[in-house]
Amino acid sequence: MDNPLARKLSHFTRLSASDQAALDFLARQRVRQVHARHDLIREGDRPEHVNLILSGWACRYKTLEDGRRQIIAILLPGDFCDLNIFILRTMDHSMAAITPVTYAEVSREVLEEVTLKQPRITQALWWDTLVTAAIQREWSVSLGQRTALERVGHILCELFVRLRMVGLTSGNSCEFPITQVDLADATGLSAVHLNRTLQELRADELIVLRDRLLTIPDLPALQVLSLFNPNYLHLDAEGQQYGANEP
Amino acid sequence: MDNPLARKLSHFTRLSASDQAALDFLARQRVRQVHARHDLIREGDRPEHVNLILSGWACRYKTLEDGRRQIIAILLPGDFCDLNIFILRTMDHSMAAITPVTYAEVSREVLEEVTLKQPRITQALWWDTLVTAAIQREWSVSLGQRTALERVGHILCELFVRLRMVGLTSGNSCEFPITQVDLADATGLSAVHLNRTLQELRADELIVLRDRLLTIPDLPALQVLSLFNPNYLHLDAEGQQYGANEP
DNA sequence: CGGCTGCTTGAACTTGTTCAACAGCGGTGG
DNA sequence: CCACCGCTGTTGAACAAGTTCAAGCAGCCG
Repeated sequence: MDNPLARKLSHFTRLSASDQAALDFLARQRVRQVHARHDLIREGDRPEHVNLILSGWACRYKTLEDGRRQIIAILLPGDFCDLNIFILRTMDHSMAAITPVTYAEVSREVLEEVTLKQPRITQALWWDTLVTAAIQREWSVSLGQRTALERVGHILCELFVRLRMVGLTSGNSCEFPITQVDLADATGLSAVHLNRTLQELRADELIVLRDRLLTIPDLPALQVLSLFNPNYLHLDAEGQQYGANEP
Repeated sequence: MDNPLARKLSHFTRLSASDQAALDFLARQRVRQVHARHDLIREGDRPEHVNLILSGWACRYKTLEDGRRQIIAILLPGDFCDLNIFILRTMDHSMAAITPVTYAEVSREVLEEVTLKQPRITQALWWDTLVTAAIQREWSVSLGQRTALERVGHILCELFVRLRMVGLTSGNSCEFPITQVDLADATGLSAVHLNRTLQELRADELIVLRDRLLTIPDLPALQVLSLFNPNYLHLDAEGQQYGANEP
């Protein structure tokens, strides 16, 4: 299974063969590529499709008039942008590729067709939507209450766990292709302080981060330091009751 | 029209008489009351209903182990908690009443019945869900990038505009029944600093806030100071194309 | 009256920012 | 091939924003 969406949703529900096929069908919609640091869509644009990230990292962000930028969310392979986005006339934020990104452009019609035929997928996409909202809330907690050290530790924990969900970790390591400037904009810190905070985590041997490779030798320890409680990711197969009966 | 939900949704789409009746039906579901500062639901609980705020202010919040608390969202009359909440096994955050609150407990079945029969309402509820997500994102921008002064100004603008949508302002004033401690927890500031920031806004004659009554003499000026751009509230009747044809 | 909650003030302190400079690296073009 | 540029990460030092601690005041309710 190389479909990150299917991989992610299977943490919620058991997917039947036809569910799998439908998700593969979604991932085979018009596939597009975008270079690193290019926008997928800009604030003010009218959204036309639902994008599904197939590979690479992207982000949502907003900029203030004077140039301050906040990264609002990080999108990993298997992540969808808002499913019912066409209801809104214009985008209220922008999206950009952090690394080179491939994504599938799913039309409203195709999405409706799939969700009509596969109620389990509809359920699972709802779950995904709710988890996305929960992540957004947790970021508010980080930005509002956590110290720099906790904040950085927290986002590392979150990204690691989310990458593990889609099979993009090996052991306690994962690719980590985001620059310090972007991480700073995501955590609401200055680049200088983010740099020093990473060094503190390194000095405490909680992380190894070099050449775009992150290793977390002792994830539980990092979780404790960061006050990271993964419950908001709702990982514990909560939707098994909706699962397929077929093997 | 005293149904705040109907009032809010009519900013998105034109509602037919039967849509109106359906929304009134929702607001007449089991109506409950809760005292100020009591929880509606706690982190870890299993959500059983969709709650619709009829009067009073409530909030979502999370607390860290050491007592730090972040208010994640403020719910005003007409606000729904997540529509598909039953998909998740447990709450990942708590909700509490800020003032005395009355709310309607809508069962999953009733909600499904209404949305099946009234597709325009389904559309409008989707719009509402997307706006709620946009508000959450904007809070991330505030918490991550805005200064204390901008942050406080911004939340005052937002709450004023949202209250106006549901008819709870008169002229440039509105009831504003939240304590400074709660506002501090919502903006990620200490209560002391929030207090001083409010005083700064008062000294600049951008707000009058006394006895739970807020007046914003010059809203555009406060918006400029706060870098408040209301586009994320998607107020401009974006869903007129879905509107009722009946008068 | 007493106790509680919410608001206010002063002063010391801490955390994180800003500014400025530099090193390493990869790519590009002369 | 080398010089140069731009991007990323790193460092030091001065500075600013916001926090903490501690105290006091006003209004309200029993």
